[in-house]
Amino acid sequence: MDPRPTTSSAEHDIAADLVAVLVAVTSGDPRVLTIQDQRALPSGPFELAHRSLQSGLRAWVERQTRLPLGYVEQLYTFADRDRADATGKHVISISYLGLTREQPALGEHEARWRCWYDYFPWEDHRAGPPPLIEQALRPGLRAWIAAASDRAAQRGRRQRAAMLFGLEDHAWNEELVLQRYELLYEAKLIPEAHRGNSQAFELGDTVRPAAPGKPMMLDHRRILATGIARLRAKIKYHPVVFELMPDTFTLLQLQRCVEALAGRQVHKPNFRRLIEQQELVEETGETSQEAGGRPAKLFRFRRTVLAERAISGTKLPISGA
Amino acid sequence: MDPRPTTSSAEHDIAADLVAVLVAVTSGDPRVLTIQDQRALPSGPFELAHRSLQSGLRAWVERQTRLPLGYVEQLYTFADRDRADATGKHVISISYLGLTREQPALGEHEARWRCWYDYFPWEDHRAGPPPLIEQALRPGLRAWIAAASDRAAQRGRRQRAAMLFGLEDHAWNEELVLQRYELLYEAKLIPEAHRGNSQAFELGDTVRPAAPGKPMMLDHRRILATGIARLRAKIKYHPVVFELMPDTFTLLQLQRCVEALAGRQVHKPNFRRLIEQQELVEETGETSQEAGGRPAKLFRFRRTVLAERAISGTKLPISGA
DNA sequence: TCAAAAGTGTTATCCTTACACCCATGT
DNA sequence: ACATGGGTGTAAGGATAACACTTTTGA
Repeated sequence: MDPRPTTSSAEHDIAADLVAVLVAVTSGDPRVLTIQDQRALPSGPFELAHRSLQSGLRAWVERQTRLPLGYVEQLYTFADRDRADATGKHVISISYLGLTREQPALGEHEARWRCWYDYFPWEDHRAGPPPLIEQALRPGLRAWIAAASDRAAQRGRRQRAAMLFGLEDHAWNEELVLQRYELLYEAKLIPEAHRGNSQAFELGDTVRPAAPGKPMMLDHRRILATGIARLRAKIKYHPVVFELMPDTFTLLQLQRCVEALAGRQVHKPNFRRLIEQQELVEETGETSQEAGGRPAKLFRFRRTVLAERAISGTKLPISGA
Repeated sequence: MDPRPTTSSAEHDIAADLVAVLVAVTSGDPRVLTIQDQRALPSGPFELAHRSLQSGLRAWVERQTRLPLGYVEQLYTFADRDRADATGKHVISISYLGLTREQPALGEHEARWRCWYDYFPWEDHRAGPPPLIEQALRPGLRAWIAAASDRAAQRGRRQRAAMLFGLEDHAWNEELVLQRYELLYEAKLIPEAHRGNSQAFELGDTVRPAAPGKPMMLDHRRILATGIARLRAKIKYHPVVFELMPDTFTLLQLQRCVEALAGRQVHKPNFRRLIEQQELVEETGETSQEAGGRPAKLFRFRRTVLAERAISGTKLPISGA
């Protein structure tokens, strides 16, 4: 180990960029802010003026987009060799997840909100498993499985694909967004896998038909997958959904928002009980008549729960008293 | 937003360091590898030769320490202004958590394993809440609460302290390691909070008696807190404990390892059922006689579960079929 | 009247937690 | 005998998932 932990020791020039996964849910669709013909996530330089990475990102996004950023969380830091730019400088990308409510005009550059299932069509199971898994993904997966070196490796690949994509009696697990993307990448079913100085490609690996879904620049689709996965996991034990909701909302609107993020249908009666039982919301006294049908009570998020409780998942048989 | 996401855009020199939280559990104590008179975590420069950050860290640790690194996970990236070094260069620290089995000689530099509760004595609740919380922490917390500007702020501080430290009928939550450290830091009960160009200190904020626990250089104690928190959360839904165990072990040894990490006692009969029911282990057929008492069956981790299942926490009322 | 959405009641099942108890070995 | 650790049985309580049903509005 290097015994001088305080010394700055990089011999080469390094640049740091911030990359943002900005999420909103509008009319039942999960959306992400994109630039560059919707092929890139917004990013910017890390500036020394900022007190910290997080506050830097927050200030920068709020200045550029006028979006009130309710919640910000660091996702992951990437520094793969491919990211070296033309000048040979090494680029480190520090990615963040940010939640916001709806999209005002913004209009800067060519920023656009886009449904995230345009990039990951296999992730939307709100109306059951999408047929494109069977039709468009499965043949490519089969080819990848068959291309393994021996029987044992083939079994491993088949099992992994089945577990991740909910095949052969495996239940669908919506949290495994990143693992699914990485499998498709590894199987060369993602156009991004053929770019750059990919060794496997140079060695003459088979080119299989691309999976559906819009590609993005560099590894931005991987970063987006990381953000979706993090958010899908987080909504289960932390009340972050409310950062995406207007001040008042009906329980069905809340449910639709959760469904948009999770990519799955939720059981209405049980969802309502779960929310009310946890005392996450309080009635405003008003009702809404927006959808056809009986008027729905409007609710408001009880912000105090953030102070009252630290929600976390117990799973160990802790010895009481 | 900057519309040029690929451009390297940092105007100033930036250096990147890797910082490692290397954990082992030996004879019932959770240990972390330290250097510099046990006041720093091992760290090293990020080198361009490495294919990725993760593989770079793995190679570097395995070369330097000869430790087999079973599991590696990125923790967090820090870039606070205080981290600028003497030359004005900005340092970004990318921290990693690594799990290993026991400590061979190693002997490089002055690396030493040290129990992590030496740095966070208030985190060890294996024998119930440690008295030092009442004796050493509570007075300082009270002073911090009283120093708030108004009644409402005082109530907020009291509630936060009570929730985090398990006071006033709040149950202890072992996962909130980082939040507790940050509260103590904010309350200036941590020596590290008085170093560097701390504005609050320069403005003449009250200096309160330091909390017990060995300090570390820079923000290494915060990084360690991040690692402990991540590990305590992770053992509940992912079988990472086994990375810290020898090849064969008794269920009590496994339990002691979990208790060391979680800092809490675990209920023995239920723990055994939990482990066996999840089919995480299989009998070797051998028994162990190490502890006094009836010989215990030896078990081995079933590595195949990693492929079979993706363990994750469901908490949404998902609509079936 | 029907469709659409808002809600309520109830039950079967599983998981968590706790308590009580017996087993096998060394001193 | 007894201390120490290994190991089993079982029951209460709560959370989850599923099913069936009533209510209130607009078209």
